[in-house]
Amino acid sequence: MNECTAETTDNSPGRIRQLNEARIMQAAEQVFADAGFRGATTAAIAERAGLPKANVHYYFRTKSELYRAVLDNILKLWLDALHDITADDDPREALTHYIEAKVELSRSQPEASRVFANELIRGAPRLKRYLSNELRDWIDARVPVIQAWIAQGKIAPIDPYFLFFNIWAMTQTYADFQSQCAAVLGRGDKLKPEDYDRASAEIVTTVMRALGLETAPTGARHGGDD
Amino acid sequence: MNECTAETTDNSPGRIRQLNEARIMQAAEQVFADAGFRGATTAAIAERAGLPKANVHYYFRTKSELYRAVLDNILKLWLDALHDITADDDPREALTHYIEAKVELSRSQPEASRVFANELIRGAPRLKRYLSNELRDWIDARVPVIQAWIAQGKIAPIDPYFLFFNIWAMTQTYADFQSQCAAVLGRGDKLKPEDYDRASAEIVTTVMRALGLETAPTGARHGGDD
DNA sequence: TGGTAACCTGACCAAACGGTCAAGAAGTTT
DNA sequence: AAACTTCTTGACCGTTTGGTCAGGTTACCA
Repeated sequence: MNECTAETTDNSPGRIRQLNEARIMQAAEQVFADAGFRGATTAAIAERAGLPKANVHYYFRTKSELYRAVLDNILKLWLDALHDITADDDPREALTHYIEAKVELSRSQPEASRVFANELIRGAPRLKRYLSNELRDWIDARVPVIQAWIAQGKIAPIDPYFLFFNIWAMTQTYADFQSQCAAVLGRGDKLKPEDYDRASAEIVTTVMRALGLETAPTGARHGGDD
Repeated sequence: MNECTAETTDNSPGRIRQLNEARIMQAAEQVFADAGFRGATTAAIAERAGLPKANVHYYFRTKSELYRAVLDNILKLWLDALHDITADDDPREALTHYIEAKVELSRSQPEASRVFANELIRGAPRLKRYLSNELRDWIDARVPVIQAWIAQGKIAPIDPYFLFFNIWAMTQTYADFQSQCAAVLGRGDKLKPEDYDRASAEIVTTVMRALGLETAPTGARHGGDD
């Protein structure tokens, strides 16, 4: 398939290592998502990667080390995928963009989101530092942007922290709790790609209205066909 | 402390059983919340309950059986705590009440929420039936209520299913991902009781605005004190 | 007061766990 | 093709796991 992402695809010294580490981490991500850290077994990860267990331990000495690598990979992935939000941006455009990108991550990388969710549920023992430093810095830098928008009358007054909490909650629920949404919608196990489009649109509408940026959705204001 | 909840507190035949089962289930809820099903150990549950491991197995033959009991208890708790939503209700009142009750559950029973979240993340292997039957029936009965409100022009048009998904997401994030919110707000490990009040108010505002039921929060419409 | 049912628990077990290791296979460099 | 590094893996080890059980203690009822 598309094994060739970039940089040093063919030979080169660390070729085999690079390939196998990626294979193991991909398998580990799925197993950690399904079972959590303590519930995941190295044997299950090895089997999913199609390798003997001892080989997994050759590349990652301990389960903790592998888990850390998976977590770091997820944080890197998210950082790369999400554009920033600055005071110069148009609120409607910037937040719509942000929400759509987050839902797209829920669709394309649900396992990553579930590993992260698993960690948060347990009190984030291995992410405390990240949450209290990088993430907090990120949001502390974004809060003045929201406040500036409010002061300029561009959006309705709202608590910036809770705005982000709620956006995160809504965008990630379709990855973390996919099973619940799918069951209620009668989809079976997984949501359809279209469901994510609908989720994205509904979250954008909800947030835009909450900020007083009504988009006048389908024409008529209230009431519709029954 | 307040061990005496109700019904048959003093003697009666199944007195000891009732007491110990409750004690074990309470301990189990915490351990399952912290570690997930596979990660939780019967030894840890026993220790938390202050009983020998063998005693736990006297009341609950297997870990699965205990887990099921905890899950059933949670569903019962939620059913009891949440009032219904009917077409006769005023949308603003009914949904405000619903949101506030859900956030109150996140504050008072965070472990229950986290056990449930853990189960959903793993694909809900033991809750599929509940999700596809009871929960789906509940929401399928509520969707016409929302649609009626829309048709009557009482609220702005919105997808009823995704409205509930988003409300669930926002109200539960403060229990399930408490560690994230607390870290970002600089609260340490846990949110303060006031944080939940704020969360509740912000979610209500967000949903009300999304439904065109602006509550005119603090007086001024836009812009505020700098 | 005696009998019966419910409750308690230390000691134990097979299976599964994370992790190690030595010995060999494959790849690379000179 | 020799010398060396990297990779591979079956077999193994100490520990932890969910669960059992026999034999005891306590509570209840006649």
